[in-house]
Amino acid sequence: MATLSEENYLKAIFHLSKYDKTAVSTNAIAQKMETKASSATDMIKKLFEKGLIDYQKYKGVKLTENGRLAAVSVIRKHRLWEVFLVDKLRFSWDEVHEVAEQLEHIKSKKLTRELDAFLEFPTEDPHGDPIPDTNGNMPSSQKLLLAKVKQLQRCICVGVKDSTPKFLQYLDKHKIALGTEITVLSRESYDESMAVKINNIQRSISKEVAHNLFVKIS
Amino acid sequence: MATLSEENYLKAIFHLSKYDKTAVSTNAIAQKMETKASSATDMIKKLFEKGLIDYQKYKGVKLTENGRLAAVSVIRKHRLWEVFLVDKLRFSWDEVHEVAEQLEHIKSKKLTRELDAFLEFPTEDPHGDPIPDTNGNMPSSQKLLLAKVKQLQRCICVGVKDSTPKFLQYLDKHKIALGTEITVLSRESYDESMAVKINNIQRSISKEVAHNLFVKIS
DNA sequence: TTCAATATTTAGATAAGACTAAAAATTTAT
DNA sequence: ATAAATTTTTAGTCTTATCTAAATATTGAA
Repeated sequence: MATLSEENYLKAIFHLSKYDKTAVSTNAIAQKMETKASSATDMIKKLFEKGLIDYQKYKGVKLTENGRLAAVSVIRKHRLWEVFLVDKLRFSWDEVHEVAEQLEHIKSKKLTRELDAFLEFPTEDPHGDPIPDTNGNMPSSQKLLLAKVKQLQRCICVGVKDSTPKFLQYLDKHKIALGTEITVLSRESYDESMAVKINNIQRSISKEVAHNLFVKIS
Repeated sequence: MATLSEENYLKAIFHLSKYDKTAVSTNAIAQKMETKASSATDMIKKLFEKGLIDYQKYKGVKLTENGRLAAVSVIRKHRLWEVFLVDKLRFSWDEVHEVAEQLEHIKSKKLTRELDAFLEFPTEDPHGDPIPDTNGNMPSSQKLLLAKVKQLQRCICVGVKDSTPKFLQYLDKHKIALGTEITVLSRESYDESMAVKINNIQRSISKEVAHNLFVKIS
């Protein structure tokens, strides 16, 4: 059974290797964990001893199947709790992360199972991120970044890439939520901004925003 | 802000001094925490430094007002989570303790507040123990042990003193739950057992059971 | 009251997880 | 290809919470 700190490292390694199947560097882990490289090395040795990662000195690390399962189990709990906080306890989507960071470490198979049932088996958290199932499989989705959407296409907001409170509050302020329909009117090549229609109102969306919003073509 | 271990010691001291306003001994704390007296002494020093307990070497400890508030805040969370597990997640009353021991340490004012509201401000946990309010006050109750009830009196089961799974499962097996009406028919002085009527069936209740069941005269 | 039994504290050690500083390996740039 | 820069690891220290063993204080019984 992994300690709290081990679980956080596994999660960090999982997230770092997500879009990129190559090994994760010690420095990248240290940065993500907001700690020093030497501390990361210490933990890497421990996770290796426990068979949760593959590791060769100076060559970076990769999760083993057991390590991946452990990481995904924590992520599953994190996202289920986020749904609980938003759907049942009147939290807004920019407030849930910190609390879910604590709740994700509660150890009880039954609790996770029953929470999942109580929430009616959600497949996405409040930011549109997929909730892994009991076997550690992510529900697949055909989401793409708004920045990739072609002119005159209609799409629906299904998630965020950046889930910091700052970005989430920006979206709230501009009445963009999961499910909001967006029509891309035109793209400005100069600054990569786009003209869009949201809630029947025409606005401009900056490159920064378009690169952090996931949508599904509708 | 108290660490997880500090919170557990404060809770132990609170429970030990509950019925008994005298100072709590180092050994009693060590026993409750399932640790050694020397470890308890170490923690006692730390809690004293933080102003959470009054302490004089060899004289035992007492919670300060701040210590009491910290302890009661943890107990409040523990009992709210127990209600959540039983009322919302299909846990039985003998399964909740272990999980609540973990959940009680989650730090978020908003979480506790919203959970309380979601549960509609319960005043007792599934074992009939009172849930302290936001200010640390316990709702008072006039409960007494079944063992103290006079012959031919009717009473209602409102709580348990022993909340171990073993006892709770015994009660389930014999169809005794919170709210169950019990009529004391006679008392046997030889073994301190009592003849009672429960659900219209006459049975005998042992001294052990009568001393661990709280009732309210109805 | 005085000494034995018990309770408590102190001293020193250990493990987990973090740190700093220095050493070693790898990568990059000339 | 070799030196410089960067990355990673090692060695040694710190803190928290625990332990054992020994020392000290308190209690209680003869």
